[in-house]
Amino acid sequence: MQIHHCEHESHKTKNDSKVETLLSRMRERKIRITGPRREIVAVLARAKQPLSSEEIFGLLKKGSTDLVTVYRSLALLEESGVLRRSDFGDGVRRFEVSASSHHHHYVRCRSCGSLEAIGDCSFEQTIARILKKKGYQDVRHSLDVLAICNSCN
Amino acid sequence: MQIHHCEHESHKTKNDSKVETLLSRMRERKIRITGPRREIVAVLARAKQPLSSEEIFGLLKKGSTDLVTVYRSLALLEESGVLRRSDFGDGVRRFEVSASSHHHHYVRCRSCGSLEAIGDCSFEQTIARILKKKGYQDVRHSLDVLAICNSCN
DNA sequence: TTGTATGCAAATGTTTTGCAGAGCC
DNA sequence: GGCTCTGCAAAACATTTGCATACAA
Repeated sequence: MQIHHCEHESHKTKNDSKVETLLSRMRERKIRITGPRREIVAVLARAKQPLSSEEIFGLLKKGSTDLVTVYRSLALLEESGVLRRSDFGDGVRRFEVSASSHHHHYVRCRSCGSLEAIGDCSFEQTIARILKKKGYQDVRHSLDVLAICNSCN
Repeated sequence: MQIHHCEHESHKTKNDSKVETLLSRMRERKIRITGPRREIVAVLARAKQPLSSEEIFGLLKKGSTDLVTVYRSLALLEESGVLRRSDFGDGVRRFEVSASSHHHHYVRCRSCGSLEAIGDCSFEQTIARILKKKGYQDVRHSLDVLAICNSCN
């Protein structure tokens, strides 16, 4: 029981510091810190996978924020590089905190929709390097994988 | 997007044979060959880059086919692997003929929307291999890159 | 205080669905 | 002939925009 409580506590702390990191990244980029934005990044800091606007909205305190504000906040945070977007071709945009050094991608099951992370991405070392040499600026990418997972097969 | 019309016989022949390949691939997969589908694959056989439903519709003979039919045909052909889909996060799905052995991806300019092909894809040799080992079936992917191109910079 | 962010309502744009008639195999 | 495909209309869906008010810096 006590251990359980401790673990819980440490997770909470870890999330708090993740949120703090995000907020200071926002300050750096001159993005105003507002109530809704604070809540949104808190939800994303806790998330284990990319979330859609609707999903994020559903995880916010009822009545605290509008769905439109979620859309606007996500767009802003993505533009400024605080978040990154995944797109699995189902017409829904999902967002996650963008890790600065490395990041991973996901396989999405076409049948049940489950997500599983794929190992680190080699994109930066390969394609992005070539494109930058060609004169492209601000190169970003999304690699999205669809398949049929073990249990749906 | 600029479309060059070429009078050379060899190009016409080349396109015709590309269409034939596509049609026989459809027959193999028991997909019925209808007027609209024939026209749609002909447009895609000629295309130099992925096209959206709307763009394909615009290239069809006026009045010959409905936009809804274009959507349905593309969905069917993508599901069966005859076409592949690109998604640049702008809310529009684009399709191109899926090459069996190798294929390439595109950089899209966030500012002017221009597309440029990236070299061959190493996905099959790397990530897909790992996923298949893990038990995933029918692994497909899309890698979409956004950047600011030389002339827009 | 000043410019930016928010909430609400309504619009937009793409893609999907229902259904009766037409067309492929 | 049977079953699928098509066209038209209308719906569904995610996302965006306009504008008056509320709020962060």
